[in-house]
Amino acid sequence: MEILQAMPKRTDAKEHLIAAAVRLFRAHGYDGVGVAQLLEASGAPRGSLYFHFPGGKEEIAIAAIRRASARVGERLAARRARGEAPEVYIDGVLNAWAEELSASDYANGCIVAIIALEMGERAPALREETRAAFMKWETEFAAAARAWGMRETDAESFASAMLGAIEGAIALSRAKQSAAPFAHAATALKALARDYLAGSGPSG
Amino acid sequence: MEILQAMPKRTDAKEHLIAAAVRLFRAHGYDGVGVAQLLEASGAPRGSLYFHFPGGKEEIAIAAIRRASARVGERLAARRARGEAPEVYIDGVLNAWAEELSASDYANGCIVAIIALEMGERAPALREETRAAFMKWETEFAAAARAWGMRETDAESFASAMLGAIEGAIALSRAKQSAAPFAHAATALKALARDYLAGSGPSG
DNA sequence: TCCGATCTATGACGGACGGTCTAGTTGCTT
DNA sequence: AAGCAACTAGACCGTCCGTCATAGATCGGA
Repeated sequence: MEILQAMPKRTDAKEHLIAAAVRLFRAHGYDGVGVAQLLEASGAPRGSLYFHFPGGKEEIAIAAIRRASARVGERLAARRARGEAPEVYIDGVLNAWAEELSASDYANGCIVAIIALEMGERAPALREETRAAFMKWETEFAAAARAWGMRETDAESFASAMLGAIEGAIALSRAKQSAAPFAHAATALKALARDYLAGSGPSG
Repeated sequence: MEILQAMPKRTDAKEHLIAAAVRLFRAHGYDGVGVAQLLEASGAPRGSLYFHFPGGKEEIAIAAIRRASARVGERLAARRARGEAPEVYIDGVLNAWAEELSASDYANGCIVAIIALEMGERAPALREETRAAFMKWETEFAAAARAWGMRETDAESFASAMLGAIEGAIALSRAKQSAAPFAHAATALKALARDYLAGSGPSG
């Protein structure tokens, strides 16, 4: 029997900390956010950080990536369950991101992408986490593509292109303070899906 | 008469500083690189930084973005002058980036994208610089597309999709330590170009 | 040829903040 | 009421970026 999970939880500081980390990291990047900001934003006391996350800032970032990965993954799974046509699905996913960006005045980016770009060999654990998050989302896209009747290898290629187009559109959108890049990305992805589904694939 | 430009240049510290800034920022981001690292990498003394760049770190970052923007822009212009077919051009550009990433063990990213993602309202001057750099490259892509016979609006949409696909592929490539995302992005872009050039456009 | 004047270059310094840790307090359980 | 897990406060030292007084280099004028 697991009695550990019955341990009384006296505060929800850990939850608040993760939520603040997701929010701040995806707006300013890993190095752009100090633990002091994390603590202030979450309302958690200073000492709690290393109790809940003995690994310090890096462990918080890992938790934040996992949280974001799971949440976005759930939304994608829910959308896929609707069985939408390619055009509807692609527009839906891209529009959701466009809305996310414009609603936050182009402050909210993707925590996975920015940490992937910041972290080279500096923090292998973080990079591994970004890899896992990207793969999770790609798996979702590939599953949607297979449901449309796309061949396995084509579906994987499409999934990579779709994820890349989204992440790139986020970067462009932030720089230009405009949601237009998402529309252009959607157009490209719909053309790719049409090509792959037309028959022999885009190169034939 | 401009006599200022005739002032003797006793050291090339400024050049070294910009070169080091481009190299380090694109690997670790703006906040991931300290002034001390810039100085050590360039061999310049501390005081020289604030002589050449009174605006400090932010001004160096602006200079670094401009440098990168110009260098990449020149390469793109040179490639465009070759008058390559869409497939060749797209593969060429994407392969160049793939090579850049893999040759550096996936350390070298795009200084424009990472700074665009890191900087929200924190540094408007930097964000404006990223916007300008992205627009310059988009203009290049659009010019190439027009040369293939693409209509004006289609060319602009294609250019945005191409830049976004590249920047996204860089993020994925770093996370996965693989150049595969560039190949998938290239496939998508070739499909888009084919669609746009086929006649009435991808939505007709 | 010498001499200020002006431009260029430098590294030691400081206030602030970075992430981390240890020593201590709280409150549940028995 | 004792023991232990859950939690917290404050201070730690290193690094952060930017400033400063001063040293070196170059030039125009006498």
